[in-house]
Amino acid sequence: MSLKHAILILLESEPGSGYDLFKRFKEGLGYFWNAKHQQVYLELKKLNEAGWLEFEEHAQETRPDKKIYRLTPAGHTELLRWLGEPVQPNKINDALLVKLFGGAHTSLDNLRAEMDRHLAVHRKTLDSLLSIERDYQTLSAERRQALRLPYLTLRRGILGEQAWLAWAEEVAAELER
Amino acid sequence: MSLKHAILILLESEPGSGYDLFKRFKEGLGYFWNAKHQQVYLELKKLNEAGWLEFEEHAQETRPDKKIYRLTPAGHTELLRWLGEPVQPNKINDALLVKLFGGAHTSLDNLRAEMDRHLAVHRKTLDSLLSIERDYQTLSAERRQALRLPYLTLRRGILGEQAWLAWAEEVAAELER
DNA sequence: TGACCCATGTAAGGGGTTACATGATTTG
DNA sequence: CAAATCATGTAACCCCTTACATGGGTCA
Repeated sequence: MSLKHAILILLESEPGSGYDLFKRFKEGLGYFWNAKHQQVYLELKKLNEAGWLEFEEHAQETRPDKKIYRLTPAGHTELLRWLGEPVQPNKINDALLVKLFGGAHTSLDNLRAEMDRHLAVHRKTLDSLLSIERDYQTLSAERRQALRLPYLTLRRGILGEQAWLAWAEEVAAELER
Repeated sequence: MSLKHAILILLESEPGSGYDLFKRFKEGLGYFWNAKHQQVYLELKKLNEAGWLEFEEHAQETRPDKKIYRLTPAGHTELLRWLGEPVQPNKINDALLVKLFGGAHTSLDNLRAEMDRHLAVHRKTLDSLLSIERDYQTLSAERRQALRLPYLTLRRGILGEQAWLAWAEEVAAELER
């Protein structure tokens, strides 16, 4: 899909190592794109072989050496090409819904316990997104202007989680009946 | 993930062929689980080899022959086992958000056009979900009771799409500025 | 006449997860 | 003293997509 292009975008705004990127995925884009470190390293290797990235080795004393990756001109061209091309609407594969759909074959207690587990995760996610939003709102007008597009992706996360939680209330009410 | 178990659930409520299942995926579960016909046929083969499904060949005159699959006792046991086990919360990988996140490198017109394309898809999805909901509401009380869990998954689709559309309005407003 | 439905598959390749592998430093 | 962080990878496996392959029947 577009892990490749997510990496190009991150490195375009700031060069970094695989480990850096992995952390940025966990923090910045984590709420709409997930990546394991193994996959990040693999993609970096492939992107380098494709000529879209180059790297410099940085020796470190107390830490393992780092490779700092940055875009090549070809990488920059590729990024622009991808941005100009339509992206496929997301397909949804949600195992929780599969389970609910077939829930007649199990107990209500089991379904309630499952919902509770997911509820805890979604509440925590929403809290963390709201806290990022509060931070954003304290930034200067220029910083907010510079981050306005990433901020829209944050809003997507917030509205999405709120909708999930509203749905969970409907489910809880129905499972009580 | 759980295509396997989605198939077990569908066949548990009614035996059918690969083609039947493929259609049921497009209609019934389509808004939360997608599958291509190739993958359905492949999974059926694997589930049969694992001993969870058995099939009978039905010869047809004007149409190609069908294999009608149904659960074996081992398949039923496996389904119950899976339903009793926690499912992983969904991870989200949304290419549209990647594009928006990196949208500073492209034009506003391009972003608006992209949003419009997605808007059309989401509006159409919501319409079709709402029409399924209206059909549900005209059913008898017993039918509605029997379908109450699948109905909850439909509600998830509706609330999710409405949240998406509300977000799209925020994006449109921001891109106009 | 061309598009869509019925009906089933194989093959190649891409994308992702899990397990394995190493090893020093910092924090609680 | 244990867990987390820093730092980079390989290998096996699973899941999914795309392309290819076949061929009759129905509908506009």
